[in-house]
Amino acid sequence: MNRQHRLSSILELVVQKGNIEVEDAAHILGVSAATIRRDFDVLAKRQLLTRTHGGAVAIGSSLGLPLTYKVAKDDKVKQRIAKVAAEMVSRHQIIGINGGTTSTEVARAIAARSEFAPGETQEVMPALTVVTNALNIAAELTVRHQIKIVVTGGVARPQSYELTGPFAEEVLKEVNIDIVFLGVNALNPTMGASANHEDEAKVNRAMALRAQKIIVVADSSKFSRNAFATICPPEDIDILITDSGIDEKTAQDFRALGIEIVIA
Amino acid sequence: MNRQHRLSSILELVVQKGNIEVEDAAHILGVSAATIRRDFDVLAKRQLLTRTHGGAVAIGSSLGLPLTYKVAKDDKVKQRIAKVAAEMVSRHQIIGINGGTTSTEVARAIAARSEFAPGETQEVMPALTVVTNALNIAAELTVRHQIKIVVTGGVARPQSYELTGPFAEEVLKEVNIDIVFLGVNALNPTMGASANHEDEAKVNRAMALRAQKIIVVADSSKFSRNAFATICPPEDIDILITDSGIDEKTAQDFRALGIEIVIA
DNA sequence: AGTAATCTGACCAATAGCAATCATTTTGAT
DNA sequence: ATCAAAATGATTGCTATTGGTCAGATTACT
Repeated sequence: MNRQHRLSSILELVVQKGNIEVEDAAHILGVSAATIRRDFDVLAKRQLLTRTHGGAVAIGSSLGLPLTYKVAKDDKVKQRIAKVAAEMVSRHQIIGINGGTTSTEVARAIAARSEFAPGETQEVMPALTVVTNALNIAAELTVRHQIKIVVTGGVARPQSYELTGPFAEEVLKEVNIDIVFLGVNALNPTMGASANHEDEAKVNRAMALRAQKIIVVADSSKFSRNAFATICPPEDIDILITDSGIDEKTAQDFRALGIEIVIA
Repeated sequence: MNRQHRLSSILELVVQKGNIEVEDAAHILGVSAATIRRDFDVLAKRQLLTRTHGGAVAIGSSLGLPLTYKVAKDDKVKQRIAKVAAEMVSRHQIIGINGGTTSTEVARAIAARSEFAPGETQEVMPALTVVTNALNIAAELTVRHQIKIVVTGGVARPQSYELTGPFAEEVLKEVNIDIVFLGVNALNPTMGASANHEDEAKVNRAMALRAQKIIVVADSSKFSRNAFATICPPEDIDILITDSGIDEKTAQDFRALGIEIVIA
């Protein structure tokens, strides 16, 4: 019984019974109360349940609400980048997010922002609109009622969970996006942003073209890579959020192209 | 037992059980834990699974819907209906599936059909094309490489995971479907098939209109219910798959409308 | 409001899992 | 048969996870 088992089991218990106490969960799962509290905190941070004194309750009262929990190893660097990205979003904006691990972290960080959490009074307008071509992001954000999720259509790619093809592009032609967060496979000052697959690159480009502002989220390993298909030239990028691993020369080159660099 | 074989075995285990621990895998496959970790890394790099601390999880379950899974899993009736539905599908057809618990079971049953499993040689054509407006179905089937998944765009509804709205309808106008499996909230001989929400009804209708053959999957509890918005009139339906709970009078009424009734 | 009981978060120690490295074995090509 | 490359298993420091404890905060009860 490892951690991801436990987290899933906790969610299952909470969904089934509506609420659960720390002691009960500890007993059922055969771990200490301290561990259960830590687990609750993790799930609460992702807004998959709500902490109470002595336990936790399911989020949203409606039963049968589908919940998802992504179990994966934490990537601190990507999470820091994602957090900074999420802070650039303000209420009522329309946000575009493409597929990929970094983008997924951005989506999560945005969902976790407390300002966007549902308040006491149910609002009529969604606090945020998210347009995405990534199935996993859509599935994960759909349970957050405060966010309106618009999914591009398209053909699903098993490797990345991205929707691609003409259907996706047609839908994207009809939306206007304030900020797009682009996760990329590679990024450098001469070639710009690129992806491993031409279909993905094409859809990502279509999304980027609809956005007022393009923010690329990329850890520094992406600068020394090369990917097959170009998403957009470097001068189209407004902001690059990365980690401190970027070397000074690369940073200078990006700045010379008018890109603002933010170190997370 | 060479490496390739081992990698496939690991994948099979992971897909089967949803997750696996390093120690267990090492024991089952008769190699050291170090080797298993290396294998996990290779598979993770290819995005065929996701690493966790102490093990690995299927990439599908990493965006996992194990909870909704369980809820529907207990429902033997729906599973029997779904199995019968899946047997009506043949190779290379284009299948439409809408959202809902019964439809989800149909999707699962189709994916489980061994004839559609990937053969020794990689085929160029997908064995099957599935068009769906349900996020959970799309996410679940995307890991099956032998099935091409086409997702309609649209706005995600948290209650049902269905995509609705004009984007969905536009995409549906451009596809041609051989068989559509419709899960419904209510069904009776006078009103036809109906859904709880008008947006869902509209998209479901759009999908049904694109199909050569309309098959409704509904357990017998649906006949005594009434739902708000009409999907399609009863005469449009070709086949109804249900359980033995249907009473003779209702069955007669459906048959009088030219609907073939299959008891699962 | 006051008090007792409980819960919490933080800290530390112990354990388990990890990446990196190296030596040995296996595989594959000439 | 010989050599090179790849795969495997073991070892080693290192990190992540877990359990226990305790002072302070929170809640329930009077």
